[in-house]
Order: sequence, then C-alpha cells, then structure tokens
Amino acid sequence: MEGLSNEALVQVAGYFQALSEPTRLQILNFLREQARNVGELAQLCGYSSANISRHLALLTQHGLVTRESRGNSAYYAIADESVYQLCDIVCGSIARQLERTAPNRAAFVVPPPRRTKAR
Amino acid sequence: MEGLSNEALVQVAGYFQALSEPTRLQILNFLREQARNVGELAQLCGYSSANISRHLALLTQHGLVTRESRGNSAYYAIADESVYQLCDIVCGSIARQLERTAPNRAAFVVPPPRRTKAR
DNA sequence: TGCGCACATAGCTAAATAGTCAAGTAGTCG
DNA sequence: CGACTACTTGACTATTTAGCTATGTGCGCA
Repeated sequence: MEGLSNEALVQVAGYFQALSEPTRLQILNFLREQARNVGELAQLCGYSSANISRHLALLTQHGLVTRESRGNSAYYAIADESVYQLCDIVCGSIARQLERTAPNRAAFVVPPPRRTKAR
Repeated sequence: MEGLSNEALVQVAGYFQALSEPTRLQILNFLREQARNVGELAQLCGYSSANISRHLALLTQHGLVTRESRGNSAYYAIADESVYQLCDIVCGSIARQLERTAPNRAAFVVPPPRRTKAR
C-alpha cells in the first residue's frame, strides 16, 4: 500500500470502517458457517431486522458479503474469505500486545482443539 | 476468530476503527519509512499538529504505534508491522472487487518495482 | 385480486468523532 | 529565572452513525 492515492486511501479506510463495528463482526462470524437471511441474523445478534438490514447493506456495499433473493427473503453470504484472515491477524496483534501488559490474553487466542473431555 | 467473546469483538472492532480513517492510514504510511515527530507528520498530512496529535494518541492507545520523547519533541514509530499486511490484504480485496466491476483497479495494485528508466 | 410475510428505507434521537483554535504543560537554551 | 518551541488537551462545531419505530415495497399464496 506504499504509494496509494488519496482516493484509494479513502476506499481502504471505508473497508476498515465496515469492520469497525462489533455487530458487523458478529454478523460476519455467523456467516462463516453458512448463508443466512436477515431475520435469522437479527435473532442471532439480538437486534431489530431493520438494524441488521442496514448493517448488511453496508457490508454489501463494501463487497464483504453478497445478497441473494430466495423466495420471499434475502440470503447473505460471505463474499471474500480473506476477511477472516484480517481478523486473525488483528487478534494476533491484540494478543501480542496484551501479552506485554495484562494477563487477559486468553480471550483472543484461538481456543485449542478441545478434545472432548470423556466422561 | 471463531469463538470470540463479546468483549473481544469490541476490542477487534476498535482496532479496525483505528484503521478506518484516511488521515490515520496516511500517518501509518509515512511512518513506514522512518519514525517521525508530530510536526513533521502534521506538515506531511496537511493538518494541524493538534489534530495529528489526537490521531497519534488513538493509534498509540490501540497499540499501532509507539511514542518516544526525544529532546523537546515526540517521535512516533510503527509498533506492529502486521498493519501493512492488513492493508495489503484489503487492497487485494478491493482490487479483486473492482476487477469485476470497473476498470479502475490500477489505483490499488502495488506498483511494479519500477526499474529506473534510464535516460 | 388481495392478504400476509420479509426485507428495505425514512425519519428520528443520542452518541461518537474529525476538525478547529486556544490554553496548558514540558522540555531547551539564554 | 524567563523566553521559546513542541506537544497535548480543553472546548466547541459540524458531521456521521447505531439504534429505534413506522412506513414502504415486493414476493408468495389463497
């Protein structure tokens, strides 16, 4: 990103801004497994459909998710898997940073395979 | 980032938010080459020192840059090189997206090594 | 054709924030 | 000590935005 024009910087900033909201990250997290319609996501996130619809519009606009009308409802899916790569890098940075200060690092580390504790 | 707690999501969102502003991206771009003090960055960005100081405070708070007092002035430097990795990924996503729609892709592609055209 | 459901959008409020200028603070140097 | 410089912070304005409720709009189905 060395020599980006001003306009390009604005575009990149916009992309990051799409990721700068916990609710939207939550949405992306849910879409990781499968495509979902607005109602499902609203229920999963605990917000109104109107609100989630707005968030989805923004994510679509920035090319993070895709929209497909199916029957009466709209199904959204991840458009670009590299989003998760971004999140992983950020989690790594935060973890590394907490490592230096607080001992709260655990929350950001990918949980270990968690071999089902037999019983 | 599969199973992140709500608090962790907020933290990640905050990190992205630090990157969601063209001016801050510009600052990070300038810091790529070398550490800079506030005045320099203000001049390079074309904003008041006060404004840049605020941006730097935010970037510091999120662990993106470090601050070092040297004599009378404050030098800021990149704390985490992986920021550039993030930007590269985003540029790639945007370029891929434009590839499908407009032919403006060029602005986001890393310019080729540019072997100095002899003269 | 008309009802009902799902989604999108309009309009609003409260909160966040990027920018400004001015005042405060902390160094250097005489 | 006093003046100068660099940075930070306070106070303000204008803009953006996340959330809500209420109102479109578009599709399926009787």
